[in-house]
Amino acid sequence: MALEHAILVSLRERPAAGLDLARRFDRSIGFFWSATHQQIYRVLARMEADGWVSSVGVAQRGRPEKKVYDVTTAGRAELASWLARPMPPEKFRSELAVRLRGAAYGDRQAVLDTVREQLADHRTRLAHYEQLAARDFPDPAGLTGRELDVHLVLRGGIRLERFWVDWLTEYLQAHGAAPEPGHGTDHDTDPGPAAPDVEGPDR
Amino acid sequence: MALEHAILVSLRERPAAGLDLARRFDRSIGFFWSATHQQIYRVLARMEADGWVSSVGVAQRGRPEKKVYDVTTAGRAELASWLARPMPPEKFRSELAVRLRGAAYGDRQAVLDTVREQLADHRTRLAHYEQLAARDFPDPAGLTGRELDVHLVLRGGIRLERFWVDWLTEYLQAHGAAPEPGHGTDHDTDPGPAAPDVEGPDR
DNA sequence: CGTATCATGTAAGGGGTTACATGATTCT
DNA sequence: AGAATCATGTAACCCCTTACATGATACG
Repeated sequence: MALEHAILVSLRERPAAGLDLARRFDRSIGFFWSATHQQIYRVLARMEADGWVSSVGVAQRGRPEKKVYDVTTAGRAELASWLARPMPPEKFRSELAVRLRGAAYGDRQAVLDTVREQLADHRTRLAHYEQLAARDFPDPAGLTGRELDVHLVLRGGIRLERFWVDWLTEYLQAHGAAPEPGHGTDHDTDPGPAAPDVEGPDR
Repeated sequence: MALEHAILVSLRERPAAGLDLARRFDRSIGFFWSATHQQIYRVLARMEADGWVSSVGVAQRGRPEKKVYDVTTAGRAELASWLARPMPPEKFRSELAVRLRGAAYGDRQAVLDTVREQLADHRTRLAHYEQLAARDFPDPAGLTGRELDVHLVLRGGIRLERFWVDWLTEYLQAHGAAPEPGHGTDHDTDPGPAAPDVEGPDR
């Protein structure tokens, strides 16, 4: 139910085409929401049918034309109405937590390896987010309005990654395991998922 | 994909009928996974068809017979296999974060009210979880095996609630808003969602 | 005797993921 | 010429939520 509204927020920040939005959902907004381009196209079509957004074809040199969407008056009203609507408590789900709980019913070492992988991933993201915060918001004290909102959501991303790092570290310690993989376990150290970015151009 | 395995974990801890499982998913396991009874019944039927679980009807005095499920050998193998399978990084979603990001496009006071409500909810849960930890695990240092796993997942629940409390408190402060609702805003102070519990009987 | 609880389900619909399709342009 | 990227989409499938259905027993 919230993808439409996430798109409305993103389009109010700046009009965009479907793929632009998909890229944004791998960046700033992507801390707390994700969406693939297929899903975005479908929802965008429905939103246009409902009159929440309108599109114009924009020619590009050397690339196919793209349909740039913008929020209509009706779309703005819908967004404002949604923002004022009360919200039920959120349910969080974590497959990793289920694995931690059930580790005794399988190979515990394998579970510990998974934890180490996830921990490394969260550490990478935490470092990246903190770097972004230092770069884009060197002086957070004076922020207001939209900028303040963007910064505070980034703060949430940092806090969430810290939660993971702290918890998984505690888990490994309690089980007497090192946070780094032992000898010769040849993990391929890929750089992890595409580093999310805050703001900046769509491409 | 993980509900089946969450059920397997729960059934390995203790055999149970569909409704028993639904109650457990509002308690211990429910920190990081949730499921309604309708969903559980359907998945349970599929799992029995796949030979992962088997059921026996158990008569009860004064109540309808219930089908108690237990994990088969094939189910145990599947659970062990799943626990050893590598896991992609998890995606977290938060509708509240989208609202925070978009607050400038609606009534900011309404968004702040929503934040205060959610904050109160998370504070309640945090207090409850901490109470459970103190009651059920007064001396965590000596725990091992299954007990240790249960305690560590509870620790994760506590850490997650702390994340929310800290973040939302920071949000309100940055916007110069008090963490408690202002004068006369008559929120009905309901006790919040059914307090999750750790371990204990199914009913 | 009406209401609530226990217990098991069915049906409909929305949301999301994965795989595939298409046509054009730039890069090697 | 072949591969990669840009841009938009379709189709199938699975997961999940919400509402409804049924029959029995306990409670006031």
